[in-house]
Amino acid sequence: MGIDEVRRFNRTVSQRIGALNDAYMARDRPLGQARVLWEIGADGCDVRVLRSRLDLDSGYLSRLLRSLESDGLVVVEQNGADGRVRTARLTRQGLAERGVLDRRSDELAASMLEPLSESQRTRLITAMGEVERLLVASMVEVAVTDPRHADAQYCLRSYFDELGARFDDGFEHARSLSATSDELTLPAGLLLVATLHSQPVGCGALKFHGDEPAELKRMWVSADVRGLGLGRRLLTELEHQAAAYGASVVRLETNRNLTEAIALYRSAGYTEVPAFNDEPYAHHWFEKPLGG
Amino acid sequence: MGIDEVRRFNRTVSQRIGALNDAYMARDRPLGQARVLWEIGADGCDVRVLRSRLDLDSGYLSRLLRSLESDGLVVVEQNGADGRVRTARLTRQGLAERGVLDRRSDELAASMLEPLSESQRTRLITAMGEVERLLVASMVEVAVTDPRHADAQYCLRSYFDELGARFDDGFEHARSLSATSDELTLPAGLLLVATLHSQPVGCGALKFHGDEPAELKRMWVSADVRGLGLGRRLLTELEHQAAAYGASVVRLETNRNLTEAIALYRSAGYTEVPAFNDEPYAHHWFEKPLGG
DNA sequence: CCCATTCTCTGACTATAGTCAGAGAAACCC
DNA sequence: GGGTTTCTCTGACTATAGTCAGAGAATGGG
Repeated sequence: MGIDEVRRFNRTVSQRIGALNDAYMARDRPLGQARVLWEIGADGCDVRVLRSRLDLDSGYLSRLLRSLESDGLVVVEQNGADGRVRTARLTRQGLAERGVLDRRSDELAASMLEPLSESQRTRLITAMGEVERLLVASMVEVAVTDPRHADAQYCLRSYFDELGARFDDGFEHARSLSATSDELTLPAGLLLVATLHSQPVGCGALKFHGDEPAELKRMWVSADVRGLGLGRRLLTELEHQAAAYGASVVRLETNRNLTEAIALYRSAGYTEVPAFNDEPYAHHWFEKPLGG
Repeated sequence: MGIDEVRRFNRTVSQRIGALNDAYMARDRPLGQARVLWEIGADGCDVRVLRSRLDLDSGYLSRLLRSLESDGLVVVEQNGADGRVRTARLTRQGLAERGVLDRRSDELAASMLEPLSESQRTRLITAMGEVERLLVASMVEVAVTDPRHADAQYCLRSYFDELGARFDDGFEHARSLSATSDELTLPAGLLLVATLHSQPVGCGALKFHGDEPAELKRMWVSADVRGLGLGRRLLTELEHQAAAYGASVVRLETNRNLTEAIALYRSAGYTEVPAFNDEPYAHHWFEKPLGG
């Protein structure tokens, strides 16, 4: 269902965008160098970040930087905080050449719109926006993650920060019911973390209680990826995990201010039930049976 | 208007499709070889066609074929008709390896759909279809072409064939009003030919009469590119050309069976007028003033 | 039938991309 | 404060991509 259409799209798009884009980049400098020049950006960039973003061998990247340096486009200087890390920065000449690449990108985009009528342009841009958002959504990876992992910690911190900002009287960790790292580690429970380009962008957790309902906790989605359906995806995945670990019901509590979460739960088939715990910050309690 | 959105799209798509696609292709053979293997296809392919489709140097392509041949994936044999042309054909082993590439393309497509919900998939496929069609439309090139050129001849032949098939009593060239090659060559007139991937896919012509209305003739769009707005694009371009060569009115005659053409003329602002010539195959005469 | 053209191939290169091992300096972690 | 890890760099390679000139066979066009 849809594979052929996707492949047609992939073909057309590689031809019309992939190939031309590379050709434009490589016009007056090897593609590898041009990519590095572009990626450094106007504000400079740590070499280690370049390496991971472009997925280059450290020796190879070093050599690319050396050649850009000898052409006077880049300087690589000590980073203040950490003596091992070095930061690449564009010289005035480097900025100028990056500007040329920028203009070429504009030209490519313009050449795609130019032959089309006004109404076709509007349709193209709308459809591109839709494809782009959905492709980004499909690049998000969701994986069971140790709550002590840096990505997990970031998500949990962001989650608590958001609660503090949105609850009527703020949020104080100590007053709330617990969900320690141990409680969110198998076999007691688990934590899912969603990442986009290796950056954490969302999470959700489960606490298991044997045959008793599993508790859903710590649902958080970064504002950067709102609208990509990540909340629903995390929820679905958590339900699958709960079922796989033997729960036949999932339940959760939530605060009245988290309206989009409440809407999500309702639309995913959760029904409101009487309070099943004494979480002081909760106003609503939901549960859902995990049918076969 | 829209440049930034297009650039965002280009970036996301190069990352998610361009890069991965190449990586998949290159997994067990250099990218160059893999591309040739793919392009030869199940039915074989003339070497000259490979060269133009992949835009490769003839020496380089020859070497790539040699290495595929020595791996037992390809045979290059004499083409029957022309002793200079050689045809590459996949061996059984070559077909098998191409099958692997085919499966990888499927996997890539599937991996794009897999993380999405059912409704997101439907939206993605719809939007991809729209983008793909409009990108193809934007790849069509329209240029003033000598009517004696092979592409022009192909279009005119196709045009007459179509008239023969669609008119109530067929179409006989000799009975119709003329528009010879000379009449469709500047300064007497001109012919626009539309090409997609260097293949002719449509045409349209003008005959100039000084200050008098220019005559629009020979509008044809290949069935392969229907729905891409090419008819309207040719019409618009012809009107610009007519204006540029001093005409203030364009007029044309057409047959009642060419309903989509008639609809196009009406929607582009043409109004029906009394017969201004005695073209035996015409039922409707239209004209349009070229306002500044 | 001869001359120009087309098509493919080989030889002889250069340029780009990428890999791997190892070294030296700085920072981190008990 | 000593061992481990992180970060960057150099040296020494290999592999891939691509270019250019020219040769030889086949064809096409006067």
